[in-house]
Amino acid sequence: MTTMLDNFDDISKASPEPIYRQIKRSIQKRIDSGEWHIGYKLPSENDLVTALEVSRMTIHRALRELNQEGLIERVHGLGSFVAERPRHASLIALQDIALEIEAAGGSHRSRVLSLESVYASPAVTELMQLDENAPLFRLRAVHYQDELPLQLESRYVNPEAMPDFIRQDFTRTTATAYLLGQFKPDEMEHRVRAVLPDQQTCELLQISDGQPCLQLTRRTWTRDRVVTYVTLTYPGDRYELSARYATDEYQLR
Amino acid sequence: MTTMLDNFDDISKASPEPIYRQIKRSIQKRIDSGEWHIGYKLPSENDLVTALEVSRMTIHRALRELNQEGLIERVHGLGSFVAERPRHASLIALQDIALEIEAAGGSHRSRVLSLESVYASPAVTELMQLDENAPLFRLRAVHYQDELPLQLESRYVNPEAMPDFIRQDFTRTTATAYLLGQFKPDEMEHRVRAVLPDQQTCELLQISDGQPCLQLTRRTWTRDRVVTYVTLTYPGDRYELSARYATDEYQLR
DNA sequence: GAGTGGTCTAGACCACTGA
DNA sequence: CAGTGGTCTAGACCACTCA
Repeated sequence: MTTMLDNFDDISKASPEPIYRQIKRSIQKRIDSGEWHIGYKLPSENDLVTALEVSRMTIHRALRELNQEGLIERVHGLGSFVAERPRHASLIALQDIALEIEAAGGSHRSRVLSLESVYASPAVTELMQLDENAPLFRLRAVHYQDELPLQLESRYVNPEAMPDFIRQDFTRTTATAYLLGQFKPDEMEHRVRAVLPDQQTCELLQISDGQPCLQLTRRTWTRDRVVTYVTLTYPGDRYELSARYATDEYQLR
Repeated sequence: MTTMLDNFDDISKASPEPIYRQIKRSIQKRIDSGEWHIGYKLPSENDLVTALEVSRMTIHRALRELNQEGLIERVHGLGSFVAERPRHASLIALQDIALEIEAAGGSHRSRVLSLESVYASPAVTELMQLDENAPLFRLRAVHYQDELPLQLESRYVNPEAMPDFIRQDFTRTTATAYLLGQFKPDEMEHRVRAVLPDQQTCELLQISDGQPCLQLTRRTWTRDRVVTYVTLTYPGDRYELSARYATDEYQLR
């Protein structure tokens, strides 16, 4: 057992990051890497108290939050276990389409339609809380799952926040992956609608006539500034959003 | 100040309900009732410690969770304040369509199309994890906002869990409101799709030809049993799901 | 019964805000 | 500066699960 526990050497009481959060990251890393597989029984709170030399309240908070986030399941009197799968799915989480497709066993490919500098239209100005005619980067791309179009991405990016965005090769990485590596979102807004695609969208997504699309628009803020505003359009018959979660984590009002 | 604080008489250390949760409910009640309006500065943690005679960790946990749930905003060094509006909107929360419409300033009316006992079809049997041909209650209703149809509700209910469901008058209350009063959901699954409505749905929702619908299906569990399975269909041009939230509450994977 | 997590206490130190 | 929330400790009691 100690072989498992004595490699918690990445936790430092001197670090400015709270201990409970370091513990969370450390455990999450083990789960993500597969070192702790699904169903694996975590060390008990008391084991961790002695191994990490922190108080039980600190351990407890880390585990409680990991439980809320769906990474582990806890059973009173039994122990804590690595959860089947994260319970918060794409309805909530910001996720990279490439990872999503690959997690489902498919292969992902991006086709970049355009990547350019533009000036904000009045509508986009309003949505991104910018000045009139502010410069913007715009990316349009189609994402394929096994060579079948799954998502049309139309993205605006604030060049003041992300000056290097326009120099990236988005056939090699996705915009989501690039942006997540560059900044930490403070706040997000999601909107989901059902729409009829225009003719160009139909062609790009290879949609048969009259089929509806699921359209997700997202605005992402960092430090009170809209960094990116993206519209993701999915063929209605090939995609759905879903989420499953324990309800005690949420208010039911 | 004490006039505000000494009416926390609904909190009992003898109750089986954890104190921090009693405190949450008590504060939430004040916010819901408007007694503590938007922007109102809550008593400080130390004030609450002396008023309620509990430890600060307990107060802190209650306030921290209310903050996570978006009911209050906390500013380090300043205090806690009633939030503008709950940050988790309908993408996550289970909410009553009647309350949703009234919150938006509209008036709500339900038209019950049918409320009957049926036997589960193979598809529903599977989704509700029941035996073949198990008896079920089925409700079909249209919900109007200001006399314009906004939602078509098609709901199955497990009669073993909710035997009185079929005797309710769903023109006076909604099924969501009734069910939430009867049980506490343990787990929920949401799926959101874009669909083309069939002809009957078009007529019921007064949708013009070819317009898509947003369709949300939800399964709700209590004690490992599916209590209700509902399909909610919205006209695509009249409804969208949205949510806005601070991202540090979520994993971004 | 031994082991587990859920809650709670009464202190403590710190970083942050505003005056 | 006094007030605030963020974190942490070292104990404690309890309810739950499984043997």
